[in-house]
Amino acid sequence: MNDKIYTFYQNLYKKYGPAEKIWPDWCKSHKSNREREIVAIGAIFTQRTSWRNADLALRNLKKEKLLSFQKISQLKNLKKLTKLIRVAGFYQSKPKRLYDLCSFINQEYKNLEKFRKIDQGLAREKLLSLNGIGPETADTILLYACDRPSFVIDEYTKRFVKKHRLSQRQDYDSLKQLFEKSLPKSTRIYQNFHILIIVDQKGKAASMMAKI
DNA sequence: ACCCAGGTGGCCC
DNA sequence: GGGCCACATGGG
Repeated sequence: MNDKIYTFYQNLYKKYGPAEKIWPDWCKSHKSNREREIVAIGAIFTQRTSWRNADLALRNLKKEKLLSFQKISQLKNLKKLTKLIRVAGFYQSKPKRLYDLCSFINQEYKNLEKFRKIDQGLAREKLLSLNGIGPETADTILLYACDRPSFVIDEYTKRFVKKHRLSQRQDYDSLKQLFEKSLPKSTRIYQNFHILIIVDQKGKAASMMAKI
């Protein structure tokens, strides 16, 4: 274990507290299948997009009773979906990404509750095989929608590593391994640390999918 | 008129 | 592996 990284974690935790207080919807330990699906959908919306706009897209889906994998996978075309989630940007790609994810889970595993129980390595491979889901989105879905211990590397994490000179290498897999071997293998700790890094840089907590 | 926001995939070397 | 670029929207 890399004591330095674990110490950073402990200090941030002392300063800001548990992530469940900061992002309750994403970090609550008891999630319904519906809540898991909302988190996964949000993970796609937030790709290169502000949380505010991603949240607006979620609300638009909710208004139309489309906030579920099953409902989305039953759509006959992407027209309505495209209109509703336009605010999340990339309107020529995100609707298809979302539809493909929902259809895949719905057909192969029925729902996220089933999918989240399969082998973690296999689950990650399956997510990565979908077009438009790269390592960060896959790990976000695993960590927050499936509550599996898969550390997320995002821009904030990379800045954190640079700032504190924690690694020579900057590629995704190296950083992911660095964090995972430096911390106890724990979903709660991975969620906490990831969010604490963000909060520490932004100076405040952004909210997402509040009251959904 | 810029610049940025939880990225991804294609292409190039 | 790393650098560059397109992709789209909305706020500051």
